[in-house]
Amino acid sequence: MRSAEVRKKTIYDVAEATGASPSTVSAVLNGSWQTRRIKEDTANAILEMAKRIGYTANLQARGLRRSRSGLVGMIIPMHHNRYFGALSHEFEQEARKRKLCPVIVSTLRNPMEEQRTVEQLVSFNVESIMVTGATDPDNISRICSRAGIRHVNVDLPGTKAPSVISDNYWGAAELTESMVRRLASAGQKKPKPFYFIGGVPTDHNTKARIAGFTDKHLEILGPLPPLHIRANGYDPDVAGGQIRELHAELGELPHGLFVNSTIAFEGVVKFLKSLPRAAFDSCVVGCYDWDPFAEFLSFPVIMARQKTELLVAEAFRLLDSPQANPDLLIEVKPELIEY
Amino acid sequence: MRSAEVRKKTIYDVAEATGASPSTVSAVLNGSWQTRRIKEDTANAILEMAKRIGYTANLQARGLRRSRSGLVGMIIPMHHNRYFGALSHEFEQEARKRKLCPVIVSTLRNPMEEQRTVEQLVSFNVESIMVTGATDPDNISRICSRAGIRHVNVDLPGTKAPSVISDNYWGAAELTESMVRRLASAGQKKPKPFYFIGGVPTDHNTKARIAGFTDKHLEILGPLPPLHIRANGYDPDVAGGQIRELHAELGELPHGLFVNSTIAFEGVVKFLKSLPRAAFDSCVVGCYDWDPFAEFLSFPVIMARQKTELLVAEAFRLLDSPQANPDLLIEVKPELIEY
DNA sequence: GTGAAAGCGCTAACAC
DNA sequence: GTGTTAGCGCTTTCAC
Repeated sequence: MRSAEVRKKTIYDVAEATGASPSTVSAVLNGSWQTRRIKEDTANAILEMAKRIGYTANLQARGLRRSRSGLVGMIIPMHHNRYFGALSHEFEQEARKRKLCPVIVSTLRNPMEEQRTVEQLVSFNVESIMVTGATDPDNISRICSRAGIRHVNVDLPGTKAPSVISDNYWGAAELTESMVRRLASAGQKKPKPFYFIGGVPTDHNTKARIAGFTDKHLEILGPLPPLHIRANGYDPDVAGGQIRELHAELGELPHGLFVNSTIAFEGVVKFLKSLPRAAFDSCVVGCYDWDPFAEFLSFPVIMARQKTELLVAEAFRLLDSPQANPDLLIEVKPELIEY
Repeated sequence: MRSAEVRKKTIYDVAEATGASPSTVSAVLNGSWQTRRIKEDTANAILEMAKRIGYTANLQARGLRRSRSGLVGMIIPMHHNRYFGALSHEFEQEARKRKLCPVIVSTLRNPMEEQRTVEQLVSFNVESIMVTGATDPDNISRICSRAGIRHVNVDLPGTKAPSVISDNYWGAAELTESMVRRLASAGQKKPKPFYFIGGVPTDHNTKARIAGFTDKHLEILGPLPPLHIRANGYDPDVAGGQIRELHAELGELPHGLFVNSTIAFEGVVKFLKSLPRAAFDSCVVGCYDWDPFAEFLSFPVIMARQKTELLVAEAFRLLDSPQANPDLLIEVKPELIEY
């Protein structure tokens, strides 16, 4: 690790070393050299010298001049989470395909941090921004719009920019249906009403999931009695307390337990894993969202996995297309994974 | 989402609008204005106007001028992994404290991608780079050094830049000891020799872990018979096959099973969870590395959790300090977590 | 086919 | 206390 005394080479260094002019060097070095019909010998000499003296482009200068940065930004709530990790991964792949450098920043669901971060990304002239799980998507849109920066919401929709989200209604209905089906194949043809745990009922996604769950339940199992929706937040401990309580109330597990989000599910699992395997003979557990740890549980679960590949692909499609309607809402169906 | 027609405001716009000069505006807007004893009125007027017309700094221009970018780079193998997610998280926190913008890029353990990415980070003039789990740390060092960019290796050491890694020897010994202790407290005072599964024996970390395991084993349980080290890679399925085989050989689980890495552990778990709880009465499982999913397993485990906070903090300390010896190797002790 | 020169938005001497 | 000016390294007309 030499200290920063080493001055980076510039096109002028290459120009001087080859005897060509800076503009020729520039043209050769950034590929824009078919337009300038440069002699192949000149080109080769420049390329070689650049390599020899260890030239690396200064992307800040290039960006300033061309007023584009080659950066593309993504805002996520946090890094240490399977779902957002998967989204980051996909984002990066798509960014790479476009020869852009991904800048993925987490804002910990902190509105101030969120705002500060967008402003920073804007200041770096990122070419576009993907906003996932923001607390205030429309505020972000406001900032981006002022700077003329294209952006999309992912996961959590906004009203001022096109959004790509999970098809929560469809997914919840599908998950519910498949829970019923599994119960039937286990011999339980006439199950008692299901329960829904986790999430906040005012939240856009939770609302849609409750609706999908409720409607499908009505359709195949009849109306849902009151108090069967217990969406009291995402906190694992709260969710854990909820299922413990429910188990005490009923003297057994319910026939169907729909858990909203893996976060809440973690709390639920802590209680469930203490139960004997037989407790699950007439209980099916479903979870909206997916985490690979489900594979290691001692009881079976059905999970709705959000297709992160598709979410991100659609989002990039919107960013690529010249005009995208702010009202546009694209819903991507999740897939069911049974363990 | 307005399209990019909106030209971003510059200090010249603010200067014109307030009647001040660009340099005054610049000084006010970047805080460097105590040195220039600017009148408070002028400053306020400028600040207000900047806000009113929606000025945002152009960090590319600033970076070019000051020849520093305000970016700090991190290279990780992948985003969708708990350990690297935790490292990213810590990295971001530390970057924020230093008012730097984190650029975290994954290279999927692909040497080409790794090289391309460092070069890109160098081109963006990042102030320093943290390299985690690189396939070829020294090649990265070479590139960074040519450009005079400070960097450290984390997790996997290199020889051309200071490194911060887990204290693998100590951690493995400690884990082994605590496995013996648990076995003792479960009534098994004279256990048969343990087994080691997972990892590649040529890999720096695996080597140190095997040494720690072997030495401690020798110390308290006597010498390790041949074939008790079965480090045949990180692949979960291979590791799963290994434990299945071992179980068949022995007719039961070994008294002690040391699994190297959560990746290999996943495969092991898939087999173990199929066993009745009683199978673990005289078997203790240890895993070097930690993943929260352990909490949800139906059998107990002891895990060695790498202290990501400390790893990253130490790494940043090295980056901050003016001269850091390339030979420096800082080892951070992991902590044991018992489930 | 190649070079000269202007300028992207900003900062930091250096004026006054 | 504030303005003028010269670049940072690059791209891109325009000239020859």
